[in-house]
Amino acid sequence: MTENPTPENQPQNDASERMDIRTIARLANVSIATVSRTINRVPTVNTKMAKRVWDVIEKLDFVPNTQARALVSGRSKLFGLLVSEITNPFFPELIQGFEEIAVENGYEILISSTNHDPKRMSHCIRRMLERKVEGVAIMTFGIEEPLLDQLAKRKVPLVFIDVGPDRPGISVLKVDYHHGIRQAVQHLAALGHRKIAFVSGPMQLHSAQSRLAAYTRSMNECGIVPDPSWIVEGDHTLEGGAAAMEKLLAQENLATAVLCSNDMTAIGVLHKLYRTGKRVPDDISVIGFDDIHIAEVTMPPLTTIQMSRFEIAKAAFDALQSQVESPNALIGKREFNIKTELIVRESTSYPRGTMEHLRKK
Amino acid sequence: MTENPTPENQPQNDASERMDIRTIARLANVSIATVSRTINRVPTVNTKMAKRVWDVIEKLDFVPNTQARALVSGRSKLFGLLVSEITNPFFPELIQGFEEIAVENGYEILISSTNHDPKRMSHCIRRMLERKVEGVAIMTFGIEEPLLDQLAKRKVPLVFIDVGPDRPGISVLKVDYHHGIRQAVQHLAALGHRKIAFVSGPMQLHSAQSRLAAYTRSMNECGIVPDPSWIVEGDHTLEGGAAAMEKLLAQENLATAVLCSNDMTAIGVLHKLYRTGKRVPDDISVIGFDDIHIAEVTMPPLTTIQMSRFEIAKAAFDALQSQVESPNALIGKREFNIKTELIVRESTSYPRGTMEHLRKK
DNA sequence: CTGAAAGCGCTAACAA
DNA sequence: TTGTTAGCGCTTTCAG
Repeated sequence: MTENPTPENQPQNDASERMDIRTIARLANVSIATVSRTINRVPTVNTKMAKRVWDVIEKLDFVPNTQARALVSGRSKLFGLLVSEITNPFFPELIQGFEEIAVENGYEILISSTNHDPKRMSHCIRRMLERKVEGVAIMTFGIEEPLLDQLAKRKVPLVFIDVGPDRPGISVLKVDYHHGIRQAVQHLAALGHRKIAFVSGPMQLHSAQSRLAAYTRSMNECGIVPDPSWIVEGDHTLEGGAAAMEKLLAQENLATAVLCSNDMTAIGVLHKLYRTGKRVPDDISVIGFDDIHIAEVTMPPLTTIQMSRFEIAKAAFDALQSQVESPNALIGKREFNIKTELIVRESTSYPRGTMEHLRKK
Repeated sequence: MTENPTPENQPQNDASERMDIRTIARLANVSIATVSRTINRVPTVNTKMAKRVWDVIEKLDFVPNTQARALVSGRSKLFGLLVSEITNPFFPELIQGFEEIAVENGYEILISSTNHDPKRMSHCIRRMLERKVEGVAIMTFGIEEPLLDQLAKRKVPLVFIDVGPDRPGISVLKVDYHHGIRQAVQHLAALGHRKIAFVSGPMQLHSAQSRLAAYTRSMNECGIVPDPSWIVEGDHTLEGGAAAMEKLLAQENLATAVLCSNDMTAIGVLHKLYRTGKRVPDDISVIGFDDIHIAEVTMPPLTTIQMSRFEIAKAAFDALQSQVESPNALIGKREFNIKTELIVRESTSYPRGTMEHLRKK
């Protein structure tokens, strides 16, 4: 005999019943307003009633509907987070920090990876607007002005990394590229390098320009005028790094060290060098930028300039939060400075043919 | 004279006015229902009216409020995506694929990284429930049963990778670990290896057990009984891989090849080997699992077992979508099989002391 | 301190 | 085909 389980013999909790604040109110013998207050921990609620409410909520395993809450309160408790390349390990590390802080503060985040595609970026922003994000962190190191307007026009608080317009409601995290890059150049110069190449990021990115400028300035500070052939444009990817190194290798005036705009580039450079049979750091030194986790285990471990993801995530969140919570724009006008710092590992050494006596066998 | 810009001399678009469907309706001289229909592209709307509506929408740059839509329609158009470690490059690659497909299909995604912490996981699920996700993809390669119940009880469609209960509304992406792992073992065996070690993932993960089982089985197929000392537990991280290799190195019966449960582990293994002065693949061969992007540029480039992130993302999304769109549970009962495939690069070769004549200098 | 009632912005019957 | 109306689940005045 086929025994069809009928709706009747279901477990006690009748899940079929629609569950909302009203159900809770009825079962706890209070008004829906009281339930709402209880859930929102309004302090004036009578302890006894609150307990009654909580009991019912727990028993029914009730979960309030954020959408309804957001709709009536006007607070979505959502932040957008725009990154350029989620597959570049720098960003997941940043996302992790941002998410953690956001969640701690009762926010959810909508993540989008633009992959440098303006069309995608535009769609992302649109979707964020539809979801009524309360702010967005634009961690793309560069942005198309028109897209920004979409957000700014609606007075959505924004935080940029590195570059962004100076308007009320818009915060900018200023990265001190020069500090770390100068340390890197000086480290190299102290080792005896003069011919220091630079693999930049995509030059349409403001950050790429800033990093390049910091390099040039740092070189000058050491009394070196960089040969233009030492500067080659990469794109922040493994492949870009490898291609850049290939170009560098074809150069007449071969550099003895190469400073890279990010770690992925540096890893690409390392790989190309490996492919060409050059040894790092014996034949050539290389320095990265970011200090992503795997930089510790490249071969050799990468000397790099650290830029703290956590610090960035924290600053970005704080900027957004203060804009949102304080209607007063001035309070939000804090300065956010991100430091960079050289981490010396093993991809840098004396230039070939010098200091042989000092070199570790 | 200080000229304070008064509200009056603002641009034509009076942004101060609250903008909703009603505003559009008024300006387009139609009812709000028509506006709603127009936006939702209901085909019965008169073309003329539709145009009028669109014109106003465009002129005012109106963006509908998803929350309100979701509230009334009962469709949040949100999927949750739970990963275990966003900083493991495998996951960003998966997220990217999932996001892309989701967006194409009008869904947004809520991403959470659990970091293997059950408490975090519980919170994530709770938050997803509050946001009324229509489904969640649990890409953690293992899950605490109780948490799952929270979701299942509410009949939220779920898709698991690799392991999950066989219940209606729950799809499982079956990964064929054995195929790729057998290829790897056979590749090694063909090269002359007999002592093949295995660095597993965290053994509480089902996937770790499956991979280990596939290894054992594949070894047996080659007529090899694995020495228990060849099997050591890792944790899918760089550090875990390094630690595992260290243990392996201390073993009496030293393996000549090591198969790793994922690429991060393999990179850790590579690094430890490098630190101990062993050469890969001359002294020891290593194989990874996942084929993350950087596996191409390790030194040497990593032989690894590919598991397509895109394929997984696609299958996961499809599973969820079909559960959601078709009330009929049976239609959703498709089988999802994920293949794995060996990619031979340069981290594998003959065991030391054999085939010297064949070895590339 | 608690409850009743008025919406938040939108969709979906149902009428017209 | 278009408009009217009743809510979706919740917060928030405003009385009591």
